[in-house]
Amino acid sequence: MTAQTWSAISVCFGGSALSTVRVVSESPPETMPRSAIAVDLIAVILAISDATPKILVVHSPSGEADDGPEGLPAGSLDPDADRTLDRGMRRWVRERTGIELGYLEQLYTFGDRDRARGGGERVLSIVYLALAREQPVEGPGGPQWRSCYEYFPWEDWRGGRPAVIDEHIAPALLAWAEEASGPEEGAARRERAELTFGLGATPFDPNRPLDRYELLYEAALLDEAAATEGGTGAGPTFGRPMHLDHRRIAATALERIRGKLSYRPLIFELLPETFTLLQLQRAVEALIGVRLHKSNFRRLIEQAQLVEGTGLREQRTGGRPAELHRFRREVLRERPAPGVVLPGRRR
Amino acid sequence: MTAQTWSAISVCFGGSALSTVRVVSESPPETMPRSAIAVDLIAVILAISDATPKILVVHSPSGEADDGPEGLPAGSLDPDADRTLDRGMRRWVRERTGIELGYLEQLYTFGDRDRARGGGERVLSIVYLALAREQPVEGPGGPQWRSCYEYFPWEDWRGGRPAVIDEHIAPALLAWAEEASGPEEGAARRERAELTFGLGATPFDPNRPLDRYELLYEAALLDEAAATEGGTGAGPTFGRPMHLDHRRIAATALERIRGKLSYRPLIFELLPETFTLLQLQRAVEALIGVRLHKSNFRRLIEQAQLVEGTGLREQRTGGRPAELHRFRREVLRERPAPGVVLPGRRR
DNA sequence: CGTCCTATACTCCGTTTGAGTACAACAATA
DNA sequence: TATTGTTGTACTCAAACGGAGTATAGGACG
Repeated sequence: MTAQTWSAISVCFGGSALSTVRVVSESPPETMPRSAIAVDLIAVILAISDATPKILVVHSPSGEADDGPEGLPAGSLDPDADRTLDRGMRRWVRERTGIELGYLEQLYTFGDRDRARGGGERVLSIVYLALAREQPVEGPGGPQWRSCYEYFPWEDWRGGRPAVIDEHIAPALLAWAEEASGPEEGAARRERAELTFGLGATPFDPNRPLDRYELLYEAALLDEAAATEGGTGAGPTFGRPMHLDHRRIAATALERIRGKLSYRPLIFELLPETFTLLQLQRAVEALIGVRLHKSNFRRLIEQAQLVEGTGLREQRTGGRPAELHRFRREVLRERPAPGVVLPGRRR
Repeated sequence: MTAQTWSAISVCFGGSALSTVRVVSESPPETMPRSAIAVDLIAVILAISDATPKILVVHSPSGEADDGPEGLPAGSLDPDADRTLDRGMRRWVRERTGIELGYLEQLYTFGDRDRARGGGERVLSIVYLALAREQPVEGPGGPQWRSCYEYFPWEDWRGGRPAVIDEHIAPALLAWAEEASGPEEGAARRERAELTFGLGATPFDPNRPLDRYELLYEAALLDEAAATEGGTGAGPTFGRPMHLDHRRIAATALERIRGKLSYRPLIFELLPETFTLLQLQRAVEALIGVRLHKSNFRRLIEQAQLVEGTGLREQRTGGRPAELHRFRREVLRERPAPGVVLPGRRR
């Protein structure tokens, strides 16, 4: 136990109970802790290619969990290295995957006690949402791009209502409602299922992937939950699983990006420098998981003056060549909330 | 150095560099650290009374900073006590101030290196936004309710455009633009000032209090920044200061609540069980800092079926008695995004 | 040349929304 | 008791917005 560096943290302003936190930078411990806090960084990195939203995942680096599901890139926070968390994130992602991030925003800090399996310590994960243009990646753990909708097949409505909802999810949720302890709770469960998945007459709200994830989790219809959450582990599960609670984190990210798209020009962070209007539309559709009306979409883009034409045209296969456009950065200085809406749910 | 409890944190999944974090729960350290991470919780608690948005602040508990500005309630995170961060927050606020929180959501995690003055360690503050009905408070540090607009006088447009903007802030920002290193940067500064504060023809966007705070900070027009940020410390400063970066945190909270009001029925968390429509309107106006058109506001509320009448009427002084209404919780099950809009900025 | 495909332009109409006016009901006060 | 002030309630109206559809233009390809 040599060369440890540590310090007392006079616990900020207003704290009633003082406690101290110390950080050391070397070897393993002797005893399991009663209380400990670990901090790490997690990145949800999104890109678009082939009109599909992709998410960057890595394989578990440790041999023991090699056959476990992949997860999001995560790493430790170096308190000395970077002035801001943002910078630390960018640097770390660059070193870890070779990706130079474009847009970056903090998503959430996860800190539930049981989110890290087995560990006695409390793990705080500061999660960032990043947007990048798809590019080759390399680094430890074999990072790769994977379609978001492999993890959330029920979120992709571009081809109409996904069959998995009515054929599998809805029945499974109804079965879950039947298992409720009383008729009242059963009704509540049924109603919740109808609302979050848009069953019956209820409309489906693309902006709430997290609610849907959590409902499936509670109903033990996800691999991550099947063993723990009441389920026998024998029933059906949906979508591709991720390490620990990483899929929940990804659902949070999808919710955030879908919501923010309508009032921030984030979509251009995912597109190449120049693009056709149809490419733009396909990219938006990919993220929100819904088809849009072409004319109306173009009208919207034009009225908002989000893009400007470059005289150039795309030489396409099959069809009239489309003009290449680029993002008009000036809108950021003109309009307070320039975004790309999704078909507004009217009252 | 006895009875310390600690542990290695195998730094989560995917981490390339391992480091260990240990927590002990007793006395001060011997040496200053090279690296350390402290975690604390901060609460931004909002309420409404007298048609004014109030924020809960506490005086510095330590004698040395007794004449320093007040700040937000903050405390340490007990990794063992609560299963989720939310629960920990609720419990801690209850013990600290006697307030039973209603709505609670995570706001942001602040972790810039220089946000805690002087300290060598890195302080991570997990900040929550909470809504409560105004109630007496007591506890260590003398918690009290204070109007948000004492801290952000430029954000209250209910009585028309605040005089402080045109009379003081705008000139000070222009002076700041003059000080720029070159004519180009000067123009950029001027443009930014016009956009964030709605000078000239630019409209003022109530949804961006954080931008305004940060602009003032950079221009050294806030007490918190006057000494550090280039300023001589002699120029004018605006609004009431807070401890450390707590005012920035409050600005973040104001931005969040203003934005969210339009698509979540948060306003009812701040009102009593029953209320008149005018009270409801005044509460919304208080938060967004803008007067609303009465007829249109009522039409909106009715169409959205956000409230229902209780046959009762309020016995008021001066004026026709208004019917008391209550929030219709059912809307949560009917409509995806029930909120109370602010006068939408049209294209 | 005809066919297929995509880009682009324009129409149509019901709904929403910002703004305004008129009037009803009650309290306080002259 | 009448006046005045204050608040609640009910309409109206026009402009903008948004969803849906049709028509035409400009290429590639057989």
